Amino acid sequence: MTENRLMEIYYLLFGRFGPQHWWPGETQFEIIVGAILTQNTNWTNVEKAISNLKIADLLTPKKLDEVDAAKLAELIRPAGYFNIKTKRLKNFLAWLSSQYGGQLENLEDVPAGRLREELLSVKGIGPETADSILLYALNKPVFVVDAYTARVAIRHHLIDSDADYERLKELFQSNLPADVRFFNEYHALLVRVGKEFCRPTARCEGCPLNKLPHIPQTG
DNA sequence: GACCAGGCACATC
DNA sequence: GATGTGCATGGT
Repeated sequence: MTENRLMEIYYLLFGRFGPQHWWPGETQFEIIVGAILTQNTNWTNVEKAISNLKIADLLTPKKLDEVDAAKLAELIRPAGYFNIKTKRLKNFLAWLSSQYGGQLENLEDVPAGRLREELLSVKGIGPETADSILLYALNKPVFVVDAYTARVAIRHHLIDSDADYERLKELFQSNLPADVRFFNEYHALLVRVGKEFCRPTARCEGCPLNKLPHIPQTG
C-alpha cells in the first residue's frame, strides 16, 4: 500500500539523516526570497546572493520593493538568472504591496487554497515556489514537490515516470497526514537523499532506500 | 569542458 | 496539449 511505503521511506530517511532543520533561513521573508532564488539553482549559489542582500541591509519587503532593480540584479548575480529573478522578486513584492499592504503578516489568515491561487498568478511563481512559500514561510500543510521528489518517487515505482507536478503532490498529500512539521521534514529529507544518492549521475551505493524496490542508478 | 543545480514563462508545432 | 528553449552562476 502506497501509504505504508511512503511512511517506510520517511522513517528510513529520518533514521539515516535525522532532522534537517528546514527551511535554511532566519525570517519569513528570507525564506520567500530563497524560494525564488533557488529556482533551478544550487543552494550554495543562493546563499551567496542572500548574504549580499543581508550585507546591504535589504532583506525586508519594503526595502527590497524600493531598491533599484539594477542594484538588486547585481546583488543576486551569484544565484544565476539574475535579471529574470530580479523581475520575479519585484513581481512578488508588487503583489504583496498592492494586495496586502506589503505586510507578510496579512497573509497569515488567508486560506491556503486561495493564497496558492494568488501566488500562482504572480509571474515567476510556479507550483513549487508557491508551495515552498506556503509550507516553509507560512506554515500551511502543503507538500512541496521538486526535481528530487519526482526522481525518488519515480525510481521507487511510486508513480508513473510522466507524472506532472500536481499528481506528484497528490501522491504525498493524499496518502500522508496533513501536518506542517511532517511535510517540512519529509520534503527536506527527500532533497537530502536526492543530493547524495539520487542525482542523475550518482550511484545508489549506500543509499538508505536501497532495501526498497528501485531502479538501480548506473551513472 | 561537460554536466548539474531545491523552475518558470513563452514560442512553436 | 505536448515539446523545446532561454535564462546564468558556480561547483564537480
